[in-house]
Amino acid sequence: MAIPHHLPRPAGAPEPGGSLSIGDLARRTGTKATTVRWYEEVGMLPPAARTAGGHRVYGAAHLARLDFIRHAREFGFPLGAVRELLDLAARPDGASCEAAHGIACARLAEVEEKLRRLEVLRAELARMVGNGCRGAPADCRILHALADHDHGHCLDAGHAAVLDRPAEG
Amino acid sequence: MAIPHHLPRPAGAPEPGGSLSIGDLARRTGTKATTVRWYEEVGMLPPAARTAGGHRVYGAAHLARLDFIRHAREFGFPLGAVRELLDLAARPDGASCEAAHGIACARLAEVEEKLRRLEVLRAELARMVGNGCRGAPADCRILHALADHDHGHCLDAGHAAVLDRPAEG
DNA sequence: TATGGGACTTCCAGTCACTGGAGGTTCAAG
DNA sequence: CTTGAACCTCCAGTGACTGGAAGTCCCATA
Repeated sequence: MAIPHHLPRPAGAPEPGGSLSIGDLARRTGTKATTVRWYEEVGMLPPAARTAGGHRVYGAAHLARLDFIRHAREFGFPLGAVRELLDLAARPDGASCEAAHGIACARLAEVEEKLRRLEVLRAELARMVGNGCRGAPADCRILHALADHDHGHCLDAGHAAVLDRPAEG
Repeated sequence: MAIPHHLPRPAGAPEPGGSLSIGDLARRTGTKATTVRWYEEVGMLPPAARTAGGHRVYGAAHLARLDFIRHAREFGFPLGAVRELLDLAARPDGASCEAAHGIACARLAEVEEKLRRLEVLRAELARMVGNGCRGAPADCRILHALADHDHGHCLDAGHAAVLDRPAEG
């Protein structure tokens, strides 16, 4: 499969492979039209050609590029990394492959770290929830666990780090 | 341990348990001063008393409340849930305990779901990274895997859902 | 008492990756 | 020609902060 480059066709030139409205493109890629417009605004997608009335028109190149973007996003790559990967895909030299490998490895390491933290967190939450409580909140183990960090309620202080990277996939 | 309530003391009244500057409070709770101010702004913390010069002054009640907030955040409860938990902790009736249990259970379910998704994602990323590639990007397996969703590169389409809840702990 | 510098103040903008609404225009089917 | 769905732009909001600018205050030392 041809990996899409990011150069826009001259506005108005017909796209090989049929023309799509923004809604068509959105449907085919599992994206919302608003998101497609936003991708154009921030330069992830080249500006679309327009109809006489101003509606955006897309072709096969946009479709492929947007597929790539969405797929990379599903893997949790941030948009900056997706941009890099797209640039690498567009360059015909061999070094790009190693760079892509590095980006993917970094992502894998992140995911593994996240998994480790979430597992600790799950254990603590399960313990908290498992300890049934009854009566007034003064005796509630859940509320106590949240109020006291230092009284033996926590298995591990490591859960603290779970919020390190708030935007996570 | 007394669970903190959210009513501010009258401005200027001395706090039992010593007075803290915003920096002291931040240091003791592992928060940034900017975050403490922001918590006040959005109503998570009652307004602090002030010195004649306008500096914020905190006491034991603020410290306990902020500890509770930070601890709950470490568990990944969103601020809305933290607010609910604080309200529950402040109410002396027994029903609040069940409500707290419900909130914690919901969080546990989220974490477990997230773990499931991340495990699928890890497997796919590992496969992608493990398949070494050499030469031009046209042959790079990583870039191919991202470009082609439908050509057998994916173990599971489920990784798509990993981005469902972007703010995650 | 003066002074220096670190801690504090407010206000505002930015982060990330979108999402949603208002208010108006265009397109395609009937 | 009419209808109504889809499209357009612009702007604001999300969550949970973070950072900078420009100015003020506090306190320990000299």
